Amino acid sequence: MATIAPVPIATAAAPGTTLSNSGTATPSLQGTFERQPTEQFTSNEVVFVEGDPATSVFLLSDGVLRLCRLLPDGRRSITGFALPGDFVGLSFRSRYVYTAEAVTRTRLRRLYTRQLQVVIHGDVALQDQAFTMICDELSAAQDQMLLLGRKTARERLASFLLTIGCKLRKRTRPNELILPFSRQDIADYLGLTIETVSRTMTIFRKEGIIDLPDPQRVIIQDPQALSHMAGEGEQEPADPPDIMRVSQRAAWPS
Amino acid sequence: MATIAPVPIATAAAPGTTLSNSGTATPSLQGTFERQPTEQFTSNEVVFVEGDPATSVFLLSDGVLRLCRLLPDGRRSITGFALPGDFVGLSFRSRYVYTAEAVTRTRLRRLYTRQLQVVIHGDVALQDQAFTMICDELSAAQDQMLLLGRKTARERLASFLLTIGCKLRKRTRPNELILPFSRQDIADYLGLTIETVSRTMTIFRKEGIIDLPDPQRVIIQDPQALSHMAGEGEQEPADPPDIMRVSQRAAWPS
DNA sequence: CGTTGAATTGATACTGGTCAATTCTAGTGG
DNA sequence: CCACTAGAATTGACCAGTATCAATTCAACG
Repeated sequence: MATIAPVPIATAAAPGTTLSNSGTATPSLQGTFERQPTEQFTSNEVVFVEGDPATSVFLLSDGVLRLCRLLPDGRRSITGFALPGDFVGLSFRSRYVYTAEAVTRTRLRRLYTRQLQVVIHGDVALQDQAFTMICDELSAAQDQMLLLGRKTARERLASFLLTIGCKLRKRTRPNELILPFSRQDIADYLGLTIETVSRTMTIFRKEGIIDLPDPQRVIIQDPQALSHMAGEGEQEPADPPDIMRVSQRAAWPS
Repeated sequence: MATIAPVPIATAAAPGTTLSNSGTATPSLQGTFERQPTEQFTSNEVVFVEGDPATSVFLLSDGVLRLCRLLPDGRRSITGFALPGDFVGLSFRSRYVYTAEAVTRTRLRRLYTRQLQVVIHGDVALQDQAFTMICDELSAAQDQMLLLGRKTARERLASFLLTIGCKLRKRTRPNELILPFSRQDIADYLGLTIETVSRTMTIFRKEGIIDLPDPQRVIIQDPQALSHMAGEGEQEPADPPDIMRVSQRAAWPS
């Protein structure tokens, strides 16, 4: 939509964006998409590839996508997962900046960028919606940077289970999650290896923090312990943070 | 600006944004700011803190800022640096999502969010500009996630020197950079420790890739080696990437 | 000069990675 | 219905890359 009016449709670099509709309803943008036919993608099918011309934006109506970037030697980073209701591929440049692949069987509604431009142009409410969503996305990206740069494997997995738990826990029992992703997906999302993810899961199980009836099913038995481990006071911080160490680093000599 | 019209000015979570004016001129938004008086900040002074009500957006006219997030125990992640011409603190929510501190003596122009709303409202060109900038920001964030999740210390530092080199190398000789940041800043940006940053610098120096007349001054002697090490084919990829390993991971069984 | 904080360097520890073997599960076909 | 197979996940043994802790050098500044 930045692309709406006077945008260089053929510039050098190139983004692509996932927009989570965070809680509050976003009827207008979604309404626009809901007039489009749905397209099906099977597990592991590619929706678009990093570097492709960004011709379309998608609304994920069903299933899960992974959004990833690759290093030339094959190392992979998953920058995020898209869940039903999320917008994917919103690009304000000419090319997608990441690859989107179906994790599960998936249904998407496609809107060509040019159509979207027309729809959004002039509708301030839609623009606001898009702005807010991108900002949330950016905020999530910064959380992830903190996780990747400064958290241990235990902390990363704890954060992951809590965060993804919130998003995924729609139709399951309160503390049960069904992870649609493979261990490799989780590893690439958390900057770890499958072995470390697996081991850490096992440790959590042995500590009684979670139960693992099978690899895809996680039952959170001690959410307190998880959120405490995840850092960031995501829930009630049982004991106050170590003020000494905080101020030692947070309070720069002015 | 998403905040322009019907935005919940008092919601729960909260972002804040840095916008780099990527290359091409962005006269309109900047013009708006240039009517504002400049405010000075001294080295290490705090501009705003994560969680503060996001009342203002800033245009950095001189100096360097670091944008950081903290874990309750004091671990710090620098999500980005802001350079002259960058917009900082653009928030589409009610609160800033990160802390902004001056790295050097700094001059900022402040625009209150409400003013900005008025200015941007109705000006499609400005909106497009903002959209594009946020998208670039998001793209950079994803690059950083790849770096933090999947690159080695050597690769991280190589990427850093090249990236920051491009942005900083304005008025210095072609391959000389003057880093305004401390080793701690660099470490917190790259998800490393000061010691590792320091050691890796020394290694690069001993390998003849860079010269270090003094800690702040880096002379890049072998940019090829750096860009090769940084991965991502940032410059001409001397030898073609190892196709075998790429396809092994990139090509999912469909 | 002496002091102070930053950067460098060194010695050692430990987290998480690598390599490899084993288990588990879901399909598949006899 | 039951081996067989293939891919995923788990587990184990070992190793490497960084972190940690500590000492030293360096430079700016009073």
